[in-house]
Amino acid sequence: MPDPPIVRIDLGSGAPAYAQIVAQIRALLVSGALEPGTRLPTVRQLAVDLGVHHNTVALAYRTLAEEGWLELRRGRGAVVVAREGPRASARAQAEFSQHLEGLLAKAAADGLSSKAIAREFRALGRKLWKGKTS
Amino acid sequence: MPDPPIVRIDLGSGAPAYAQIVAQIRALLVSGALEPGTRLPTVRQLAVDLGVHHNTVALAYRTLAEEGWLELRRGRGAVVVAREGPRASARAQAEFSQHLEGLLAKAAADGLSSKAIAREFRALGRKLWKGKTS
DNA sequence: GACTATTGTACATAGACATTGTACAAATAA
DNA sequence: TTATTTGTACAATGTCTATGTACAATAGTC
Repeated sequence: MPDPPIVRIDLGSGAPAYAQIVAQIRALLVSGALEPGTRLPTVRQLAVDLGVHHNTVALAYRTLAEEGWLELRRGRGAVVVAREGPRASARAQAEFSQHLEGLLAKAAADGLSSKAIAREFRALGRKLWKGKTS
Repeated sequence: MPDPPIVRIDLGSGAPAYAQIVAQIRALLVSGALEPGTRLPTVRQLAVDLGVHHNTVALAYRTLAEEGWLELRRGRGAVVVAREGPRASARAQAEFSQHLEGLLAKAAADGLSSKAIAREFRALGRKLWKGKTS
């Protein structure tokens, strides 16, 4: 049977489709599930899998390429490349804090307990930093 | 001297102004910094403080009112009301997990260490659940 | 009670953003 | 060379954001 798509987006979730694709693939890259050398599905293939236009996938790939995760070439496809991450900027730190506070407050407002939230945080930490310490 | 505005938004941060206002006031509500009975600034007053149109603030207030945090009435203003939070839905849980994973991956990609991320998480937890256990 | 000021709301407009349709350019395969 | 595959460019369309302006409801003043 065909492989399942590497990402699964939720149209009608409010978030733009291309942003969902970026976020999910970035998570796979950070966790190491996608290693340098790996070839991603073509923009058309993934577009069909997700039910969106191939230009939408292309925009997502381009965003990741600008972050240094991918190399894109016509006729070849999208390949994961080795990447030296930037050093944490004050700007990045501040944005993270801002967004995290908003997200936690939203979760609490939606009825999630602080315990459930902490549990999810730990679970995702294990998923994203499998073994790594930094 | 005049009170500082209760929120501070960052135009040109990508995030819509009204969403930033919603997120920040929601955080104040969740933490208990804004208690039932408290009167918020008028839409026009806050709009001037933030440098946006009053309809933008009005949209933010309406969003919070629909979540049950505020009561809005013409001529009177916006008042914080007691609110029974909903029970956590599977949908809310899934959305939180999704968004948190994206946010953590983005932070890691921007160079933040897992330690710095965990530290920020704990700090915000203390801020939002001052004493409360649930 | 009449009048004015205050405050949230409704709605049309302008601009930015997201997605798509279509055509093109570069690399590969036959 | 020729056909196919794959990413890219660009215009068109629809939706979302922010604003300008006018209106409706409440409070305050005399």
